[in-house]
Amino acid sequence: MVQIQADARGTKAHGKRREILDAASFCFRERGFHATGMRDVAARAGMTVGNLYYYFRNKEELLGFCQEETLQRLDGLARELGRSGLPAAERLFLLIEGQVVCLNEGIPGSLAHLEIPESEGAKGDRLRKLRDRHERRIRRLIRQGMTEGAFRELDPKVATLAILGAVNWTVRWFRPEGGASAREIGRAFAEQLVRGLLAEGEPFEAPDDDDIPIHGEDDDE
Amino acid sequence: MVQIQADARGTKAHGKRREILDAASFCFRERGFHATGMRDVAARAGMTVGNLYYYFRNKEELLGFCQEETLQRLDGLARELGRSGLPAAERLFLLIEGQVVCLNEGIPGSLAHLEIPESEGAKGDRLRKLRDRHERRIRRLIRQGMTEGAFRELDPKVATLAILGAVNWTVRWFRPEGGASAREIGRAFAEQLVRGLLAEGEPFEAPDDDDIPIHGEDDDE
DNA sequence: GTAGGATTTGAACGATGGTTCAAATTCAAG
DNA sequence: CTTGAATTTGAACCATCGTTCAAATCCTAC
Repeated sequence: MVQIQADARGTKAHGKRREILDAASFCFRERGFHATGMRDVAARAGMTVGNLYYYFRNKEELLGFCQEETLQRLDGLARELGRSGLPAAERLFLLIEGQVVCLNEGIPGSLAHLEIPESEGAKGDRLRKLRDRHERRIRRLIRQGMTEGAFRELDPKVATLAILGAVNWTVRWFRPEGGASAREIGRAFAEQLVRGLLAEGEPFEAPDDDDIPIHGEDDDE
Repeated sequence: MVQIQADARGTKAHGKRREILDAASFCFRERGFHATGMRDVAARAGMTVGNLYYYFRNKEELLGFCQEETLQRLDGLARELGRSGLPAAERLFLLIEGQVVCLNEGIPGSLAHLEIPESEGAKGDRLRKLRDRHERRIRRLIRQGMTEGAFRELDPKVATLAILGAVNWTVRWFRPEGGASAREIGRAFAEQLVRGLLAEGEPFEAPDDDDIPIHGEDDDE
C-alpha cells in the first residue's frame, strides 16, 4: 500500500492530515482511544477508512501525532511563562489557566493525549519526555514558590498531581456551549489550586493574562 | 444458558461474585473498560470466560455492579460525615480525604467506575443519581462554607469539579507501593483543595480523621 | 450409590475493528 | 489529450472480543 510521507510538506496533504488529526482528537475526546474506531475517525474527517491509511500508518501513529501536538502546545506555553519574570505563584497560576485553555479550546484535547503507555518505543520515549518535562516544570515552580516564601511547606510532587488531575479532567466535562469559557474555568481552577498552596497570611492576587498570550485563540468569546 | 440469580445469597456463589468484581475492578483500573476483555477478567478471577457468564449477564452488568459498589461507598462516607456536626470546611476536608482513600485502598476504584454513559436505562439512571447526589453534596458543603464565612465567594460548581477532577484522577497514578499512603495523599489533596477555597485571613486547621471511620481499612501502615 | 442441581469447560458463533490492497478515479503537468 | 503520480474506494482479510451453549464435571442430599 502506498502511504504518504510522515513529513509531507504538500499543502494539500498537510491540510488533509490536519483534518484527520482534528477528527481524531475529537473522537478520542468523546469516546476515548479504545472505544474510537478508525472508521469513526474517517467518517468524521469525511473520508473512507482505507483512505485514512494513506495518511497515517495506523491508529497508534495517529494517536502519537495527537499527543505530540498537545504536549508541544503545553511546552510552548510553559516556555513563554518561563520568560515572564513573574513570581512563581503567578506563573503557576497562568500555567494552570493556560493548560485548561489549551485542552479545551480550539483543537480538543483528550485524556488519551495525556496518557502514554509504557511500551511504546522511541516515539513513546519522546512523548514521555515531553510529558514528564511538563510535570517537572510545575514541580519546579512550586518549589520556587516555597523558596520565595509564597508557598507553605509541602510535597511539590503531590501538589503537582492534584493540579494535573483537576486540570486534565476538565476534558471530560468541559463543553464550549457551557456557561463559562475555558479561560474563566481556567482562572477559577488556578485560583483554587494556587491559593491552596499559599503560606499562612500570604497575600495573593490573580495575575492578568493580557500580556501573556495564552494559546487557545482570541478572547473575544 | 443458565445464569445465577443477581441476588444470589449462597455463600459460595456470593464469594465467587465478589472475586469476579474484584478482578474486574482491578482490570478496569489498569486498562480501562474498553481495553479490558472479559477473558482478562476471567483469567484474573481464575476461571474461564464461559464460567464468568454464569455469574454476570454481560460486561455491562459487571461494570454496573462495580460502579454501584464504588458509589455506595462514597455515599456511606458522605452520610457519616453529614452526621458529624463539624464545620463545612472540615467536613469537606474529610470527604476529600475519604474519597481518595475509597478509590485507592482495598478494592480498587477506576475511572470507569465513575463515568456513566448517557444511554443506559433504569440501572444507569440509578447510578447517575447516586453519582450526581455525591456531587451535589460537595457543592452543598461549599455553599455552607461560604455561608459560615469560611470560604470566599466563588462558584461551587466549578470548585466541585476541580475537587472531583483531582481526586478521581488519583486512580491513574496512585500505587500502594508508592511512597505515600492513600490517606496521606488524601490529606495533602484535601489541604490544598480546601485551603484554596478559604476566605482571606480565614484560619484553617486540618481536622483529625480518627473519630470519622474512613472506609478503607485500618491505618496501621 | 444415585439423582439432580450447581458449576465449569471449551469450542464455536457473529460482530467488530484494525488493516490491507488492487482497481478506480482524480489531478496536474506537458 | 496523454501520462503518470496522487488520492480514493470498497471489498476483503484476519484477529479479537462479547457472548452462547451442550456436554462434562463437581457437589450435595438422600
